[in-house]
Amino acid sequence: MSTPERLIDSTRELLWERGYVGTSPKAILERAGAGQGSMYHHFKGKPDLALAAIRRTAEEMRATAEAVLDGPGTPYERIEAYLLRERDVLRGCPIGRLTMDPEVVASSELRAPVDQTLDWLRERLARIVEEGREQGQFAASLDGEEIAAAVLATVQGGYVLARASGSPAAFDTAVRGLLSLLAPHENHDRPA
Amino acid sequence: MSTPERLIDSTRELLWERGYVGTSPKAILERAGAGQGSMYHHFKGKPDLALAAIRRTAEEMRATAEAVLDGPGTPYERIEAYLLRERDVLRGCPIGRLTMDPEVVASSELRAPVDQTLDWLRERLARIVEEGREQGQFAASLDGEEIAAAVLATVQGGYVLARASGSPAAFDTAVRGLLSLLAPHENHDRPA
DNA sequence: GTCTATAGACGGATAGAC
DNA sequence: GTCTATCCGTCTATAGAC
Repeated sequence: MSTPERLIDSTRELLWERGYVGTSPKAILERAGAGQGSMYHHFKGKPDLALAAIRRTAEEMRATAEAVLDGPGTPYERIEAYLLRERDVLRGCPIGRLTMDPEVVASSELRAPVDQTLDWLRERLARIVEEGREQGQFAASLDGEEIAAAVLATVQGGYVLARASGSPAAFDTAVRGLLSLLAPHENHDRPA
Repeated sequence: MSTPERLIDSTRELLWERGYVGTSPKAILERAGAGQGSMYHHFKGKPDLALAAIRRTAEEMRATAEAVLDGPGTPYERIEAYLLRERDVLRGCPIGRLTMDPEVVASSELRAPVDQTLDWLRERLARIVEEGREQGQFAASLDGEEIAAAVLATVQGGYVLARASGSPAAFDTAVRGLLSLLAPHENHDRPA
């Protein structure tokens, strides 16, 4: 792998583990096995390298999610598959965790890929919910955007609960709770 | 206010804004208007001061939540009140954000108050859900612990979505979505 | 109790040799 | 392209005067 690639990879790992403020160029270089000169030759500095790393992570996450969301099954089943897909729960979300970083949030450049990724996910989920609503799988009273946001929030918040307790169990519990609320019943379209 | 109190307050603010790794003793001292000597006289060091600050924040959050959760209303209304209570959404959760901090998670001492606070909230919410289930306000098929975790996760994840987009709207959307799923219908106890 | 002085390591970046 | 040397400021903590 080329040196710039190794630098981006090391940065991605460290951003995931320690966030932007917690990651130093020195740590990146050590992990990548490169010297200072290499980094400043290929990148303008820490923010520039972080931007490349965040964009890469965002692309990858989007591709992973797309594979599940475009998969087979009813709308409910696809949302279920998204929620139950294997995750390294205790590591948290490599994109979501960046929203807790003051310097990422303060920089519109660094925040943009984070925002776009979560926004894309929300729209994608919202369309699936609408689809399920048209098919009568979900209650007509539900709103696609709202359910999509709740699904995404449950995932992001599930990571918080899991990391607080030091166990992935809390994530799974929250997801099961949401799924039990979302589960299709026989007569959603019954008149109130 | 005494010097130790001012130090704790400054630390609480900075932990909320920048997290543990992003907060330096120097910044704390500047905000508190104190010198190095004061801080190391009253506290053993940065971890010790942070622990005092986190404990204080945890206590306060618990008291705030308790006021809403022990308030009047049906179980659904109390959960609704908790979800809709006024929040400084873009600042995030002063307790939840600490779970994204590598040094907080790595220290069982610093993590303990975070874990305990979220755990307490979950149990408190779970009991309210169970209560609503017994009263027939919630479907018998729902699990108190699971719904409680989903409620908490929606809040924590709502902060993530809001901070990503730079607007509190996403938080509100997620909360509305969850409430629409949780809203009492007329016939939950109807046989499937 | 609070202050200043000092310490050694690290943060982020530049310069210039090879 | 990559390396080492160097820079100035900050990080966390200790020492010791007042």
